[in-house]
Amino acid sequence: MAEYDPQRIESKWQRVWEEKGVFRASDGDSARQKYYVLEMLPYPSGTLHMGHMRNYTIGDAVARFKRMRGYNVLHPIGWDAFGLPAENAAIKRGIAPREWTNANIAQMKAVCRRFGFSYDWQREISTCEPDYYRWNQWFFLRMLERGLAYRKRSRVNWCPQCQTVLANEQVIDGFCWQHDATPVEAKEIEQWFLATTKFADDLLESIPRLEGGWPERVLRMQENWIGKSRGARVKFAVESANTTLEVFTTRIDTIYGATALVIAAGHAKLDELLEGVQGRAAMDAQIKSMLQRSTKAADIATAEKEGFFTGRFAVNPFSGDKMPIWVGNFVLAEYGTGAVMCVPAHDQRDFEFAKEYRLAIKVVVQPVSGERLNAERMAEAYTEYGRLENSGEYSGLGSEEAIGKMAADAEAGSFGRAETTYRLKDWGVSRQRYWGTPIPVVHCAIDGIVAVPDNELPVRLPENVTITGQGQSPLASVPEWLNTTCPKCGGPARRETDTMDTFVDSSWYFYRYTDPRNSSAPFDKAIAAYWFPIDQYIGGVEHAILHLIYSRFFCKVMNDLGLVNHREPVTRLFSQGMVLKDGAKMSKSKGNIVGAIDIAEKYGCDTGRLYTLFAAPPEKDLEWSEQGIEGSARFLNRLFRLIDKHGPRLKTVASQTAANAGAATPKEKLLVRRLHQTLKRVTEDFETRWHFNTSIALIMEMVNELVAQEPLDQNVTPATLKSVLEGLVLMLSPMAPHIAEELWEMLGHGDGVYSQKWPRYREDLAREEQIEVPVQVNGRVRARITVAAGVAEEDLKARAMSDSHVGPLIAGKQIVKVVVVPGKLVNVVVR
RNA sequence: GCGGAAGUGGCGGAAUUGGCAGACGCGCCAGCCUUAGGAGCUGGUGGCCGAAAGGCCGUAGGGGUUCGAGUCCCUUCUUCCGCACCA
Repeated sequence: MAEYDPQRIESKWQRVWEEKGVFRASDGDSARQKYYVLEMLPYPSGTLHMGHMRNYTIGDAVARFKRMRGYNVLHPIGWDAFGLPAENAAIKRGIAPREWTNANIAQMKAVCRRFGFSYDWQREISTCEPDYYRWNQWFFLRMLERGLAYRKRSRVNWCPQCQTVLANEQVIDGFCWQHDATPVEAKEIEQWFLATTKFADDLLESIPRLEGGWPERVLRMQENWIGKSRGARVKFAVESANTTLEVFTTRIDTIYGATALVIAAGHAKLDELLEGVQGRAAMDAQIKSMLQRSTKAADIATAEKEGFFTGRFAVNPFSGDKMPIWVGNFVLAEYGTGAVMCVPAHDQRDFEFAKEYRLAIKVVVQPVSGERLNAERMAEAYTEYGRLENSGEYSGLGSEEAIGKMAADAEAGSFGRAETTYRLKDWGVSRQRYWGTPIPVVHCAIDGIVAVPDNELPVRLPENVTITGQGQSPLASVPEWLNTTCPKCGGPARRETDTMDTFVDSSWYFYRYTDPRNSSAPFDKAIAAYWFPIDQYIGGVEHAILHLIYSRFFCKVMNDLGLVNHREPVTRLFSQGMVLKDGAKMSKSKGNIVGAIDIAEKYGCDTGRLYTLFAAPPEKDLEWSEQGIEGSARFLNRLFRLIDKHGPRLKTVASQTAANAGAATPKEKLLVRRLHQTLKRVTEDFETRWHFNTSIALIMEMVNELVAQEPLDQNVTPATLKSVLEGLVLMLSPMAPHIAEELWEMLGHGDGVYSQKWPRYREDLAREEQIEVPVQVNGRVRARITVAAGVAEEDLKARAMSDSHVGPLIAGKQIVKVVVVPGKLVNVVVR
């Protein structure tokens, strides 16, 4: 009698896999179909918790399943090693970012190995290594050459106390994370941008091609993020000034209802407008205060509506109305034209602004049906389309028609035109930080901004830099690094001290896995062409927008560069749910972590894997339960005991199904049928739905059935029993691979599960002979009848009507209809 | 605020195509076994009425479509996630 000892079994089989190199992918293998399955690369925060493990366990189950199905599987892992937390550690604990990061990587790698994930470790990458980030720089230079990388002024969060730029994360309720009495200000500085908006249409138009392979919700979120909106620009003349203000609107049909113009505090023409107006000083103070607030979108959107009248007026080009010009905090300088027409009756934000500042509300669109709107009685804006009124020659038109006609008339009158805008902004990649990829340009007094030549890459990050979290960018304080010569004129120059957003690293890393040690190119085109596109990408829904849009953008740029032959990197995306503890996302900062290593030590990693797959379908959030995992541990113990009990006498027997053996006993038929029914549904779950929780439930039911059929040494031949147990073990193996290997060996096999094929499902062996069919009367179940599986519709109907429970209920009633769903149900409708 | 999801027993969840609501697991209850253990085994477990047979109610709330709705439609509510410098 052996005991299930997960620690012993797990290290034993991990050693075997490692020695035999069974998880190595083979580049360009044309004999097998390739399958590239990838989990999003982790940030090495130091702790791997069960939230991470869920992600990798899903990917690993799929990778192992696909190998059993005969695919050449690429399943790599690496580290997203640059980023803010390493600098925070340096500030708080005086550890060098590289040292901290590498220590974390070593720790996390040990955990990944402890869990036995089937990674091809030979392809491991770490983005903070020069041989990786060198290619970030290379890509940046290619974009610079094509005008896709450029500089412009933009606003950042600034802590006046630290004298440094803050990340959004470091802004807490409008205050600096280090100084909770110091309000964060906004400051405008020159930064590098990548022109993602040049690909806005491309990114949007490819979305239909991702349909089916990507989660619906991710595609909808991306569409909204790109935010294409068709509308119109309209020019308003400013009264007694030789200038105009342009607004962007999607609802030009409501323009007769505009009762003000509202412009952003950061609008370029604001200075000019305020020239010589009364009370200028007070206005400047208000503008300054509006501009100084946090740059977070959510902060801006939820702020109280605030504004002031500039003292100037504009003229509505359609109605000729004179409209006050206001400055408002809800108008964004970066979106559209930085100015809006304020139509309180037909836009909710305008409505609120008008209520606050007592601006006129003028109804110009009436609902096509229902109660007429009355400006005095409105409690909220009417934003639907409708029929125009009080709109001059356009009165009576429907909104849709009016939008087309008014845009065309604006264009004819040279005071506007139809236009499409996007909500998507260019990607700001500059970071005034140390622990990131140096942007490979120099600033020369003579030649301006000059690219570092390819053959001088990588521009290495200097080591031994003191990180204080205060003052200017840390790189500016390293003179021997900062001061260099201009590649063009040879004169003195200064290096760019901004580093890149770490999203750059993660936008193309999956290509590097195909050819991770290449020192002359980011990757070999032919090898990447073999593996790409990624067949299955798996990650958290929190990456639904940024990472995945940036990755798609990079792919399109790489396609234009001729590096890849496709324009979308990922065929199928799976967004797994979060792992929650006490109702909140597991995270180090909240302190609600269930450490992966603790689980492995307490229960073994197979139990940890099984539980994360069993507790919820993978796309849903999972609430961690310490009691729940006990159930998974019990199940594996139970299975181990079952096979330990029967294994010894089956070891030397050749397996054979009952059907192949000829005369089968009812018990054999039952067991074989149960195996094939389970196999059918588990295979389907793996191929299509990925509902591992139901797969495991089915396997549990099968084990329960086997135990219920004890004694299994009676009325079952050892050959049949062995085949049933083998099927069971193979089905479980992608999810709990170590115990599966052990059980496989206990059944007498010298070769590993890792070299086995997925068992073949046979319809004829799965078929039931008898089925139970519920019979309803007026939609309520009144009886259940047992009939032969292939029973004819008429016979089923007759059996149902004559059933002893059903008969009395329908006797003497008028039978309206009888619904027969073959094999499913009978419903007798009576009156 | 904008955008995206999700609401089913005491709990995690199942019901794949509109067809038996609650599979499987946790917890709980009762019993068995025992070298007394947080082990194993057997049975029970949505609510209400009933001795039972059985009946009625029940998938966040309200309304609708249908022979039939957890599933489809309308509407209200609640919770969670993202919002561009966290990764």
